[in-house]
Amino acid sequence: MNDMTKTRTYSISDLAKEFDITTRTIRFYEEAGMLEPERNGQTRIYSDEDRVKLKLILRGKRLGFSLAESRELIEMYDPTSDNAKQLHALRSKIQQSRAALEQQLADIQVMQNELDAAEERCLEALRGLES
Amino acid sequence: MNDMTKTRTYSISDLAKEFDITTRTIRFYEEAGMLEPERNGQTRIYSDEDRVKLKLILRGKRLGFSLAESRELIEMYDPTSDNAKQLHALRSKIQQSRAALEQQLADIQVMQNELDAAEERCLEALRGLES
DNA sequence: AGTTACCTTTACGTTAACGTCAACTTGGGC
DNA sequence: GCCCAAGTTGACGTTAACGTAAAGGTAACT
Repeated sequence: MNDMTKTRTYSISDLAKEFDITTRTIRFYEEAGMLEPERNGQTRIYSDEDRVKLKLILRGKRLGFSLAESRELIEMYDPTSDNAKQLHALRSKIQQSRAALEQQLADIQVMQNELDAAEERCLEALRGLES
Repeated sequence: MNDMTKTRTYSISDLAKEFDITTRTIRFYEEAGMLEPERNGQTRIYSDEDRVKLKLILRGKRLGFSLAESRELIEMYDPTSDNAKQLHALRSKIQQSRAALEQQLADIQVMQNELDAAEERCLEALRGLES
């Protein structure tokens, strides 16, 4: 395992294009303390790790999480903690997240069923039209 | 099937308590055109149908939908349309919603895996602590 | 008649999550 | 040496989704 750990870098617009967001958004996430890219002079240089964090944030967004919630998810990502109390707190957060996801899963399944029913009614109405 | 269609009614605070939201929120949804309760003088009287709509809105919220999106979901709920073009448009919206839900499902599954991994690392760190 | 408990409308305030300038700097191509 | 594209830091604007406070109506106790 010699250091092949894919140490690419990205410019801010690289990431903006890849994820179809604006550079302003990326800087905003940094202001919010969710990213800390390196700098080359003034210019921000993003690592693969930064990119993964961005991905996490955006996935969180798709699921309706706030940035604060996504930040917690990111913190779960690497338990840098050396303190048992914090690690236990982390576990309980993980449990909470799991529960929230279960709720979402249930909601989605109900919605899918309702969409099925809605389409059925829709088709029914269409059949009623061709007099 | 004599009219046993559960025609209960609710006050605004009934619903607020049941769903743990404020009355302001419910009135706001009305302003947004998503609810149109009956009135007894000034006072709003909510039907079971209104209650169902509220449920839809709140489920949408849990899934991160905007009110505009939830309103569309509500409209899918009863195809009052008598126009084929609109019915086809409705179907395509239903398809879109389905696709969005599929995306969410995928996101959730990825997240669940990541939570599993995060907990594993957490437990690992804890094991490392008991010297 | 007075108080309590809900209900109402009107209207301004707030927070999150960016959008949108404006005014720079900086490295590369002609 | 000039220009252009891409980067930067402020700083103010905007939208959604409510919160909150003011001022008042109404029905039911006591």
